[in-house]
Amino acid sequence: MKLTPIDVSKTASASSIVFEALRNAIIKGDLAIGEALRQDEIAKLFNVSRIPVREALSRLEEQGLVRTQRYKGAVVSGLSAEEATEIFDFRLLVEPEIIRRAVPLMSADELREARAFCRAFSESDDPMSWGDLNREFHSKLYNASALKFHLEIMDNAMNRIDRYLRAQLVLSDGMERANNEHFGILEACEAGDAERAAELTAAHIRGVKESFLTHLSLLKT
Amino acid sequence: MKLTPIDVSKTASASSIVFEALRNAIIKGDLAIGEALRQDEIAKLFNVSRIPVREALSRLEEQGLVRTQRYKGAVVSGLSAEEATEIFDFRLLVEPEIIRRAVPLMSADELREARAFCRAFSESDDPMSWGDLNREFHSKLYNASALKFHLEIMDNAMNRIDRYLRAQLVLSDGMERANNEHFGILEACEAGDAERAAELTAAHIRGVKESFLTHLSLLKT
DNA sequence: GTCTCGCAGATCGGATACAATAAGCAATAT
DNA sequence: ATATTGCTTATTGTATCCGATCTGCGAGAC
Repeated sequence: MKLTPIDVSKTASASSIVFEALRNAIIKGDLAIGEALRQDEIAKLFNVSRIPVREALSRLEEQGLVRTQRYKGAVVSGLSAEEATEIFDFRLLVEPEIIRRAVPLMSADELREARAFCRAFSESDDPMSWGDLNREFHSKLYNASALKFHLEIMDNAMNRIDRYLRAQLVLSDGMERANNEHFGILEACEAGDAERAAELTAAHIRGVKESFLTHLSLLKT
Repeated sequence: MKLTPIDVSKTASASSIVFEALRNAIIKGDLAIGEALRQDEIAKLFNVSRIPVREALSRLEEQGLVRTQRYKGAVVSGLSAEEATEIFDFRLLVEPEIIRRAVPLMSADELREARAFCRAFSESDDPMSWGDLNREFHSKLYNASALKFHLEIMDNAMNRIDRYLRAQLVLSDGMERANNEHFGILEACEAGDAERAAELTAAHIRGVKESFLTHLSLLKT
């Protein structure tokens, strides 16, 4: 038999589709913070009933991306300066450790792909894609760690600050700095120097955090 | 007017009630790993329709406490040895930092309450309550850090291994060891020695992790 | 005997329908 | 004019219902 099988059980349900669409829209900032998410409206947009919409919203709430009040509905939840700072501190704690454990496990292929993302990031002049490329680069390196739990947690954490990171890349000289730092981290990984990679990652995050804090007033989205 | 007001908007919806009941049952191990969660059955138990049950299940899935397969339903999700180990590593990374930052912020009241939990834990001879007291003691100390995000993440992580911790406390000499270590941590906190508290916490978690790994074969629940 | 197919019951995902609550507005009283 | 009350509408929470999918079993083909 010559058929490329597709695991139908993994095809998306209506609620997953709505969930992912909403999540992306929130992460990318297409939906403003505080914006109300009307069940009816979303249901009509996706041609579904409100049931899958509700499931999507409750999942989003579990991830901290929306806040729900009974009988009042859901709004896109933003972060206070303190909360955002805390997330940066969390990254500072976890990401260096992830990369420390990832470096010894990186294959030549993975390094090549990471370099590709790094280069794409440095060469891209489309601010819309900077955020994605940035994240894909880091993910590529972290994935080698095979620390599923850590990665999942970090992904959620990143989702919450993603929109700020995008803004920050555009607003400041962040793009250039990020670039240099990325290449530094990548080289440390290629050299197999886990400790240096971890330190550079920490420095990188510290830099982003500071930049975020100084531009905070401008990011009032 | 002399009425003690109750914020009705904070009263639980049906789906929250189901969610919390299921979560507790899963955490405590009342529901065995792999056990199927039939929507109909749960709905009848709680005298609600399947809709709030489904919302509860999707939230539980978001937290990693159940796994759902389309058209097949949800089952209580357990952890492989690797996954559990990873969570212990995660604790090892995060909890020492939390307590390090909590120590300088601990009030006399909080310390007193923590000591009360610690004592209650040491004096309790009801194995059912050990898990709760253990967790409340640690929470009490961590809460002083006021690191909302970290605490939420840790709570989720703890939920996933809670049942194993309970079993581990009962099976091994874990109870006695935990006790000594708890008092050590508490004293370091009372002395305001954040670094020592962090180190002792790390040692504590390392001990629990080892004990968990050695008893792994016995914990096949 | 074994394998395949098709049917029946169980279970799920989703749509529609209805009840509960919130929020804005008009009418009335003071 | 202002405050309070009752109504109207918008929106959410839940129940009921229907079609889709899975699972197990039995009948028939080989």
